[in-house]
Amino acid sequence: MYGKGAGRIVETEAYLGVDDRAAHAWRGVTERTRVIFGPPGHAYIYFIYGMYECLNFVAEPEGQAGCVLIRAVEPLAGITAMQRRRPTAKRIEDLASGPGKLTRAMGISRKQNGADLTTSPLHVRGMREQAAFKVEVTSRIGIQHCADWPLRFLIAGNRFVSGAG
DNA sequence: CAATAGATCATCT
DNA sequence: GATGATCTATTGC
Repeated sequence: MYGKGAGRIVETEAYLGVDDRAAHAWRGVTERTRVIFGPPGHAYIYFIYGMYECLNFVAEPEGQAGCVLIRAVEPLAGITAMQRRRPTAKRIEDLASGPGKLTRAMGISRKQNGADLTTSPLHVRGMREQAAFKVEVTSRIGIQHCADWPLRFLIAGNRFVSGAG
């Protein structure tokens, strides 16, 4: 525990339900995908490649599958804590500019799987000020199926998105 | 610079 | 037993 951290979400990807072969929920309810089919506003956190964890927000009503993968965060507070959790990141831009990076930087793990994002220490908040930015849409990254579906959303020109810099 | 290999294990077949 | 919603270090131009 190195302390709290906060940031602005600058890159996401949508994963649908049974029609989306790239989505974990594609095969239906299993022990792992249970929370994706649960109520919205909760965290779905899974372990991948034996090493990394990725954070999703459940986005569909209970009984339906659908979630949003958080792919990159622009660090805003607790930056020294994030740097202690990610000593390999040489630049601020490398701290949380990827799905596996941001969970490490923020200290997020499977222990928070299923957490209520409105009440738990892991929570989301709306923007207080309306910033001027454009949302860019591209195909998703790092998947084999439905790879050309335009479901990746990022803040155009932001240098904290994955693959920038 | 770009390309690639290695790390490492929960989940599903 | 194979695979994967990844990251990093290393190799090769």
